[in-house]
Amino acid sequence: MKVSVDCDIRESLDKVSSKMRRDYSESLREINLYVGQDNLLARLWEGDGITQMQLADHLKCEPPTVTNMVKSLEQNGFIIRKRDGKDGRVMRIYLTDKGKELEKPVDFKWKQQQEKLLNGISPEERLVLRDLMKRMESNLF
Amino acid sequence: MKVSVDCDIRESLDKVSSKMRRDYSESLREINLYVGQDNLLARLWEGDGITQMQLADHLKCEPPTVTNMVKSLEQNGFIIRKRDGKDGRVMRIYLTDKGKELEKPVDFKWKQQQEKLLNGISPEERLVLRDLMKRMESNLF
DNA sequence: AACATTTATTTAGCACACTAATTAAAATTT
DNA sequence: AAATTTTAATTAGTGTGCTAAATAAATGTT
Repeated sequence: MKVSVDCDIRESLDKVSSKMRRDYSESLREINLYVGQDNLLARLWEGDGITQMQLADHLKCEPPTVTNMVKSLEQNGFIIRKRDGKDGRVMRIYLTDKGKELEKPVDFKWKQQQEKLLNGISPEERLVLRDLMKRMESNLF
Repeated sequence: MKVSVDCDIRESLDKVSSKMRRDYSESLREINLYVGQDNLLARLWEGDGITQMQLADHLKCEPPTVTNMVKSLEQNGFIIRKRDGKDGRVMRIYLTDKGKELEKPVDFKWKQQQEKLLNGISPEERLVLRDLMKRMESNLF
């Protein structure tokens, strides 16, 4: 099969993204986190007590995904869920001390992962890349 | 949380890749294929009768993934599996007529997906992008 | 020839996302 | 006030990959 430039990019994107995800997943396992949970925690480090709907919105994922992440994080003692006093439908998510302690190690792993991915790519090139990514993103959404 | 340029790129890559995959998956469902199976078939269109190990190598995936894809493709009548006459361990994969007929529609969907992703990005920019992708790829592998 | 190792494939089970359908509470309409 | 609609969360089940362990055939060693 002839591989055009365009095709190359699509496949390359897929390959880079899935490899990155797998590497990062392995790295996060060292601190008992799964991929996706780091982003959820990052939102809580900005301020906790928000609802699952707000988390789904922020993470651009679906409610069942939040349900599962939150369940896992609670079982591991990183967060607790409390039902809202005024609205009996909503659950509010709070960090435990154990959850708060994860901020530094996650930040480190994030930076480590970024540097691995972008190694040898200059700041100017990174800007170009970010621009292209944003344009592809708007093509899809 | 402060979002650095680097972090932006990592997240954007993830987002673009997963959205692309979902869109493409939906498109492939119209011709009774799942994501990944198109690449397996593409290899067979170049020449069939190869083994599952060769497919795993080519697709850069693990043997169990090939087992599952091949099982599904066989159930849908796109391929048949035949045990090798000389080596009783290996299965050789052959296209059926139904499988051969998929080449054109898959090619069409591929091009459609590429054009959607790269819409508004000039040929020069595509070259830059491809170069950057390749460099990120070599950073990871 | 018997035993051990390697190789190809399969099975079992997990991670992480999704959609569709369900439950339960709140808000709106009549 | 009762009935309907909306909203938040959950459950059930699927897709697409993975790893670890099992099976079964071939090859290598003694």
